[in-house]
Amino acid sequence: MDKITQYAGHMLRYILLGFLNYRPMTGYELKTLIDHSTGHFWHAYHSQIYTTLRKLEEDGRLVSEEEEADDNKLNRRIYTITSAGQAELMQWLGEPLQEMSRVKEELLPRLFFSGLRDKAAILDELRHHRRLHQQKLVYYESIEGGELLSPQAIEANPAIAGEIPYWQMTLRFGRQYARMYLNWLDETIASVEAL
Amino acid sequence: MDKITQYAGHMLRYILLGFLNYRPMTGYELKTLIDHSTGHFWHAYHSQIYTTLRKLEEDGRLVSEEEEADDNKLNRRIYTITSAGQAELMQWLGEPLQEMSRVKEELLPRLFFSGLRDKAAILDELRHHRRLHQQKLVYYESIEGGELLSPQAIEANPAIAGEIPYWQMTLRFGRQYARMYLNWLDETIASVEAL
DNA sequence: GCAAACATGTAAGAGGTTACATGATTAC
DNA sequence: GTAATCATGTAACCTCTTACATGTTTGC
Repeated sequence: MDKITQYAGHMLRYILLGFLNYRPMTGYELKTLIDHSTGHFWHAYHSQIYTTLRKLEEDGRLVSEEEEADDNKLNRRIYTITSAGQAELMQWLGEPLQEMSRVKEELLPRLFFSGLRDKAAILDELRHHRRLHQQKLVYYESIEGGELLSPQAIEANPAIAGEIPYWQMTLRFGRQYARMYLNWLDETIASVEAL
Repeated sequence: MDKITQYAGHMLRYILLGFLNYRPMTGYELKTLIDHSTGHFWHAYHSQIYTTLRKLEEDGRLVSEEEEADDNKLNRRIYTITSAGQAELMQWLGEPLQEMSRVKEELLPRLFFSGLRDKAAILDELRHHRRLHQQKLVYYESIEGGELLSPQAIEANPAIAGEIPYWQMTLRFGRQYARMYLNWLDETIASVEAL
């Protein structure tokens, strides 16, 4: 079994393995699922997903692929995790993450160099981002965290039920991040107004 | 004047222009300054800084460079922002950022797929990250936000004094992010223990 | 003398972003 | 019919990360 190699991260590969470990899926389904879950803290484009699935298949046989050749013309490729893929996923989960991720927030370097700017323009920008984060918070508050897979899918694979609390913990991160950001924006808007 | 082109971001270019707008500096000084300020929310390697400075000089003459050829053998290159560079910086600051940045946090996809893991191992990892964020918070709380440039540098260029409140707002973001993260980790550790 | 900090680069490879490209199926 | 959604891919280009590479100056 080929190890996935040493380059830092390979996060997308493990996310794909993680979802395929729930059930076989197409790249499109994976994209949709990611967009509604892990994508909030690790985004991926469809162009990455399709190429990474091929890599998982070709260099390591961590997934297997089956073209749905029935009677239709829609060439859906259904990917299934292999036992090598499951072993790889478990190994990754077993090796603790040593370092914290770096924050990368475009608004902050802009604010950092804002001494030269028109205060009204800064405030407009901050208020615009306040609306964006408010929307995101409303979205996070509108979901419960367990609706990712259908009740049937969960019933069919009882192991998934044990995953739901962990999905909810990551959702709580999203909510708390949005609240912190809103809070910071409110304070920051007040600070700029007071300058 | 060449526009910096359309590719999303170019953040490092503007960060370099922003600092060079305070005073002329070498790449090494820029690296040190970034590491203690904007690097907390937009990191850059020295390999990027040196190559990006060259690009700023070569395709747009946004900075000018002068090799310190005095009597020493240390070839320090001192970069100075040009008026084209200042115009570019101001144009960037004038165009509001429309979209929010995406969160990218490695710990979260790991937690998301942690239903399969040993609870003790999850808790070890969470507690390790609690320590990391605690350290970061202590660091953020140990600085005031105004010590970035020397008092002489600030006195020599009074415009810089107006920047300090903005530096402090970004520092407050760092503190609030670290506090939010710690808080979330405490709740999450308790949740995992209770499962 | 030696270690830490100062100082600057190049190259290879991996990952991220945008654009181009195509076609099928479903719901209205 | 037609728009939205389903479905999959490639290419170009840019940024990020790691490793390699070299030499000077300062403080002890």
